[in-house]
Amino acid sequence: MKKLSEFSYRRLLKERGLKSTRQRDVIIQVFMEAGDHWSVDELYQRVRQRNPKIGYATVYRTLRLMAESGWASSRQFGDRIARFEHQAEGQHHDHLICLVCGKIVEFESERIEALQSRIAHKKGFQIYEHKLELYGHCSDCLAKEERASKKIREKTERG
Amino acid sequence: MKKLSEFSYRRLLKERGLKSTRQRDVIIQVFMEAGDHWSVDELYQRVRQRNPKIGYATVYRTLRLMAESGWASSRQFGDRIARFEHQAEGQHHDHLICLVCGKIVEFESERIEALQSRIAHKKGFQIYEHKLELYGHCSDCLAKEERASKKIREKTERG
DNA sequence: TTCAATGCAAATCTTTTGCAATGGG
DNA sequence: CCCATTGCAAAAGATTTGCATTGAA
Repeated sequence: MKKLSEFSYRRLLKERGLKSTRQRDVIIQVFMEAGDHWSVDELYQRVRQRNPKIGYATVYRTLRLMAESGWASSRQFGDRIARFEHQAEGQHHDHLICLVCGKIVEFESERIEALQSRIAHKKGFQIYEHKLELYGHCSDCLAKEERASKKIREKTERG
Repeated sequence: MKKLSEFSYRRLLKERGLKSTRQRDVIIQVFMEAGDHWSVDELYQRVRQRNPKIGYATVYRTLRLMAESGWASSRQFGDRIARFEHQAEGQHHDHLICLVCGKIVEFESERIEALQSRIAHKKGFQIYEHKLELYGHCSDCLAKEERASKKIREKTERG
C-alpha cells in the first residue's frame, strides 16, 4: 500500500487551504505508518504515545478530513466501529474477514469487478464504489479447530 | 421474498420454547408484511400504529430474536443503522444502493459467488457469509441529473 | 491579527441492559 | 404459579458538536 510522503501531505494540506499543525502532523504520520483497518481508538492510542495532549476529537476530525480528501477511507466490518485504510487512488481491494480471530486479508479480482459492472449496467446503475466482504474462518483458525476436534475424537475413542 | 405464515411463526416460536405474546405477534406480523431493508425505527413506527404501547426495546429484542432464529438478517449500508431483511433459507442476494435517493435493489450472481469461493479457497479461508454492495446512482437519479444538466446547457447557450 | 484548529465536555444517535411489573402456558 | 417477556429509563459505545482558547500563517 502506497504511503504519503511527508512532503506530499504538506502540499496536499496547502492545496486545500488547511493548516499544518503539531497535532495533524502527528496524526497523519501515525496513520501513514499504521497498517490498514485500524480503528480510531487504535490510532488514537498510538497518537497519545507521541503526544498525550492530543484529544480524541482531533483524531476523529483529522481522520474525517483525510477521508474527505481521499487519502483515507473508512469502513465497518461486522461491528459498528469505523476502520481506516490508506487510499491508493484508482485502486480498490476487497476483504476476507476471519470471524474467529478478526484477521483481515485483502484481495483483488478484476473478474469479479467486471461482473459487477455488467450487473449494475443491466439494472441501470452507474457505480462509484463497491464493497465486497467474505466472512469465514481463516486457515490458522481452521487448523486449530481441526486439532481441537481431533483431541475430542481421541478422548472419546479412548474413553 | 418468501413470507412466514402465521402458522409457521407460531410453530417456530414453540420449537424454540418461546412464548407468543401480544407484542411479538404484532412485531412479527409487521416484519412479515414489510419490505426488505427496513430500519428498526421504520418497523417501530409501523408497530406503534397497531399498538402504541409497545416499546422500542421490545422491537429490538424481537428483531434480534428473529435474526438469531434465522428468519431475519440485519445489515448496515452506508450509515450506522441496522436494516433487516427476510431470510429465505439457503438463498443469498446482494445489493445495489443509490447514493442519491437511497433506493436498494437486490441481485444475485452465481458467477460472482463461484469466483468468491475460489479466491477464499486460495487464501485458505472457509467462507460462511458474504456481503457485496455496489454504490452508485440509479437510473431514475441519472435521468434527473441528465435533465438538470441539459437545462443548464440550454440556459448557457441562450444567455 | 485573524480565523482555522484544538481540547474538553456535553450532546447525539443507535443499540443494549437492569429491574420491577406483567402475563403466557 | 413460575419464569419468560415487557416497558421504562438508564447505560453503553461510537461519533459529533458547541464553545472558549490557542496558535499558524
